[in-house]
Amino acid sequence: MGLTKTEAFTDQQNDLANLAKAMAHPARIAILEHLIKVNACVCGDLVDELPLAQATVSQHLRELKAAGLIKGNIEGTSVCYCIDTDRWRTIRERFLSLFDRCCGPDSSCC
Amino acid sequence: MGLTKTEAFTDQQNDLANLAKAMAHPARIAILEHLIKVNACVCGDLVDELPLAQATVSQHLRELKAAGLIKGNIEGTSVCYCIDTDRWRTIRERFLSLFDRCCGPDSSCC
DNA sequence: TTGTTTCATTGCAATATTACGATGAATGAC
DNA sequence: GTCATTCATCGTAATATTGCAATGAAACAA
Repeated sequence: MGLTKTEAFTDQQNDLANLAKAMAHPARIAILEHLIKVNACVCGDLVDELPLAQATVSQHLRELKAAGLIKGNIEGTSVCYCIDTDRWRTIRERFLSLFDRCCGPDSSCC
Repeated sequence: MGLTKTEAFTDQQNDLANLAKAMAHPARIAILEHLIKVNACVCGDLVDELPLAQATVSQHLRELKAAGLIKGNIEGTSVCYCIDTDRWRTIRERFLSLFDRCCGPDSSCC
């Protein structure tokens, strides 16, 4: 079906899954890494950084923006993107709250 | 096309994207949370915990296993699943190494 | 005005994912 | 041996994702 039964899960489960989905593509990881590296707004050269067509990059940027990982603001004729630092910290905590709930040195599975 | 250009990105970018993809579904988040909660091997009752058919749950378990997040070992007539604790810590670090590369209190984007 | 640049959006084709019924393989009970 | 239980796999239908060419929309230069 290709249709996720989102209504059958909690909001928190769906939220974390959506955040993971936003990061579930190497191009989007590459975009995030580039934005982090330059540590500033990036206007325009993202298409040059990636081995993808302009339309495809724009689509990935829209998904990252929809997930709240990045912000974009118009600057004259170009658009500048950067990490949404406030949300970034929140998202980091969302992932950590799952990772840290498990597997201390004493956990004895299987 | 639906075909990701994996060859155009680094192994590390593809690896992290694949880990994120494994977590990019609320059912798989729910499975991980349940395995964490009981902190032990779970044999059989996973299907009862989820609002999905047995075949669907099995498919999700296979993806989590392929990504290395969980382990499964046969125990008589049933199969037991649990978090792969060693890999879990490694995966945690992979995510943190991205999250912690950005956005200290002084970062001044946009 | 016309042209240029920059990015978003549309439309499409190829592939991937999700879900489930049906079936299969393996184990244990009897 | 038969039968039930448990889980994996196959096949299939519905939907989602990925990628790109083509086209728009907005800002600026001349």
